[in-house]
Amino acid sequence: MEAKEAKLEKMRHSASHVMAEAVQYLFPGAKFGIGPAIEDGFYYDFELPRPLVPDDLITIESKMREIIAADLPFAAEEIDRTKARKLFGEQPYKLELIDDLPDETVSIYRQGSFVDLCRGPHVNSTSEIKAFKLTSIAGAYWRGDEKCPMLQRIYGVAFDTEAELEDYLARLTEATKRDHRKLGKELDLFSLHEEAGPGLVHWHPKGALMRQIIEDFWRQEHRKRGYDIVFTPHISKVGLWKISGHWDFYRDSMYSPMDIDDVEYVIKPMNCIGHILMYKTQLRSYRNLPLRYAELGTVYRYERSGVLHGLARVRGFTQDDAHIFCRPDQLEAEVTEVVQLARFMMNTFGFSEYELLLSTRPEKYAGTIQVWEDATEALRKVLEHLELNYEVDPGEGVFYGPKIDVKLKDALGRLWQGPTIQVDFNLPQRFDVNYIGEDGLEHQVVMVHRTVLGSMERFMACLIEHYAGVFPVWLSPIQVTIIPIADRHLDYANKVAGGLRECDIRVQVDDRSERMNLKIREAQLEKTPYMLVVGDKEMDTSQVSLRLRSGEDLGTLSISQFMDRVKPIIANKIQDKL
RNA sequence: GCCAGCGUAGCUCAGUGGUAGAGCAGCGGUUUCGUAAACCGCCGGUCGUGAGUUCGACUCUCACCGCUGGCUCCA
Repeated sequence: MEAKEAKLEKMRHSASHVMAEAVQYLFPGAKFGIGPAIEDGFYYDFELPRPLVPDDLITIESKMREIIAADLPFAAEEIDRTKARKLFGEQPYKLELIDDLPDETVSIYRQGSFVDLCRGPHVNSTSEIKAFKLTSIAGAYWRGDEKCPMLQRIYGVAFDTEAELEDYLARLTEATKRDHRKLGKELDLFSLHEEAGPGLVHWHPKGALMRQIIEDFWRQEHRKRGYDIVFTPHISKVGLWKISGHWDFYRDSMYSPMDIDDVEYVIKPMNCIGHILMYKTQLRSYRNLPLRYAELGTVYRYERSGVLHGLARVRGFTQDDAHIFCRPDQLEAEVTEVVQLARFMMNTFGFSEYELLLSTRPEKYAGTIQVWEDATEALRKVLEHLELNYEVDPGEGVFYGPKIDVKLKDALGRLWQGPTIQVDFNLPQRFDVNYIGEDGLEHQVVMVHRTVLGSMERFMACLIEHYAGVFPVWLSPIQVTIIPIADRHLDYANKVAGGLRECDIRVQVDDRSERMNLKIREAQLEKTPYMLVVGDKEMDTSQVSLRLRSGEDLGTLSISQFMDRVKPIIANKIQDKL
């Protein structure tokens, strides 16, 4: 398996060189950046005399096919730096790379008319590059640095066989179909408005209903686990954010203050401050800890225009936030509980696979190295005791403490930012958040910020794409649509609906004077789990005819039979389609 | 924010330097029907916004707004 991956990577990397050769041929004077293999394919960055247009991809691709057909060998060579500097004299980016290399000699690879500074390895010959396709053009900063010039990047994908390439392209098509922006419109779940401002979500009745179902479930599970659910204001005086350090560290992401009675107020970008103020309304004993304040708190953050994306990246969103105030000796147990809760939530929502990341101390940090190490160790212990696989993400912690991030894997294997658990040493110190210990002295609490869904908006996006809009019954905004065949069946349909409503089943009657076929089609497009067709036959026998959104026609059954079937599916939050 | 592309009716999309078209949706009728679209008619757009070029701009130019794909960012 690993050997196969290594071979693929070699081939993809070689494909990027072939692409560079094609570009060199088609755009004399092109300057070359870097061209690595990436997941599924490769890219190469160029500085070109003119901007690329989509049609260029076709031209470049056919030139690449020529190079591949020519069966050109890849040849490695070691040369000394001086020689290399001369060889790449016209290539400023390559010169920069050479200057950064530590050794006296550098390796280069040649194929055909193209030579590149490259560590390798490569395939033996261009003919070993199999199924590939150029996919897109993008701008990319040299060295990934905003201050550096922007180069033009061409992305491609490459696989061993045409079948695998087809498969990949089919996955892309499937992803397009599941796009939450498209489904959100089709299923009438939410909208965004240019007039209202970008990144500001309007939840339509059905989307709002789903959100309420999720939130109700969330509240219930949090109460069970000893969380206190609270509310805090959306605005507060800017002074608090100066104390917290956000005004210095985080100001770029906060909206400008507004003036109220000559005092500056800001919209909250986080919920923690309010929770701290509440904590501090009393003198806390070590016996009272841990204290867990949870809030579905709506926050507003400035996100740069280019990063906004449907519900997944917005400017106003509701975090399923909580702050745990505990003693240092409780940290491990608390984090364990949070990880368990997160796993329970993820499983309930049908995510069985996830990746865990432990992020450690970044360059800019608050607190001492000692507390960082203790807390990082506590997080590590939690993951190890729970026997979870995780990776360390060095230096990726937040300035105020280390964190555990959970990335959810959706039905297409794509990763989504899910739960996050962050230890905080900064705020307890800045706000003097203390408790009285057994020794009668004041001690600083340890604070844990955590979300288990992330934000309602992003989680909704994730759910939509994971389920492709075919939500499990317990989450479906409409669970049952009753379809009277003719108008004379309306009364009976309403009666059936009434019975189901009594049992808290979300039901609608399609009472339009339309044909049954149309009603079925529309219920189908809405992905309603159950369609109950009622006509003369059903009315006479007090039955319903059940059709599933899978298209399956289960024939007639009594209403109680239907209830017996549906109730446990809802109550147990069954994942299966039906 | 940066690079590139895009913006035509509620939605999906066609169109061209000579003042806009389809399907669906909506509305009005007719139809009362057995498991994914009945039929007829009507309504609907200052072609994202603003400026410029032109006898004339939806079409060309520029600016702005928004969206899409990337890059950077995501405490």
